[in-house]
Amino acid sequence: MKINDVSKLTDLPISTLRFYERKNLIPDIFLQRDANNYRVYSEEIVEFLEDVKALLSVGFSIEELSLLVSQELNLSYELKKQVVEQKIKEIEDVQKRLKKSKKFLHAVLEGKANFQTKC
Amino acid sequence: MKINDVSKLTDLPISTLRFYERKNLIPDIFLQRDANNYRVYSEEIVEFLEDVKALLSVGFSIEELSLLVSQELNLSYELKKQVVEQKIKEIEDVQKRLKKSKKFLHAVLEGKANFQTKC
DNA sequence: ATGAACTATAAACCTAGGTTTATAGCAACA
DNA sequence: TGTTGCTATAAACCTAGGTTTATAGTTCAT
Repeated sequence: MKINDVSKLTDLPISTLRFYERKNLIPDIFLQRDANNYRVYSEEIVEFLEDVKALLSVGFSIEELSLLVSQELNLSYELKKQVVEQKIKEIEDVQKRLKKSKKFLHAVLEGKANFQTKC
Repeated sequence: MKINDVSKLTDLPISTLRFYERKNLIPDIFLQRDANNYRVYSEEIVEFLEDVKALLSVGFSIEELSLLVSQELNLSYELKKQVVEQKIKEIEDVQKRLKKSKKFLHAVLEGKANFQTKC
């Protein structure tokens, strides 16, 4: 697949795909170059990018993620495990906060929130 | 309470509290001024700011939130309801994405993710 | 074989969300 | 009463995450 195909399948602008690559977010295994130096992506890149989008959307940074998927660094299994467990913990925290936030929003709606009493 | 107290209780830098205020994120009901023009916060600001932190941390923008809590705009109940229901839907989407993301991270850990096969 | 549509890189640009700096007015205790 | 520590504002500054622009090479349908 060429970059335009990936862009269409993932809804990510071409400029963003190139940007992520510069940030080392795209493992080499998903990405080769052809004779003209055009990017050639494997099919699996699509699912990978969907995961990346999900994680970015809930507050993870490009740097965190690129560290996690980096091959160059060749993190030991133990270190990687540590990092991933940490991430999962963070996600669980976010989920807890979201539950509270939903309550907050419902309170806003019901006019029960403190700052609403004046209205 | 003065700004330093709020800062300590919420773990938000004083500069951030002033910044949020400039962005209309702090309803007047939580915030008055004393004779010297010093900010005086009500106790409830702390819980309010915890909710704000939670929502910001999962991808909501200051502008979205300030619109939601704004008094000036005086949104009709129906409109506010619409906005809040929309937000809650977004939160539920985020929660779904998080579930998928946890699976992804576990796959990374198990070495089952595609981009790991080369290692 | 040529023009429209694709690909590439590098560098400049933009926005959101803060933080820092400069300058000045109160406070509170020794 | 001074000096240490709070408070204030305005403006400059910073970083992450992209996007746009300028310039140039490739491909494909007619």
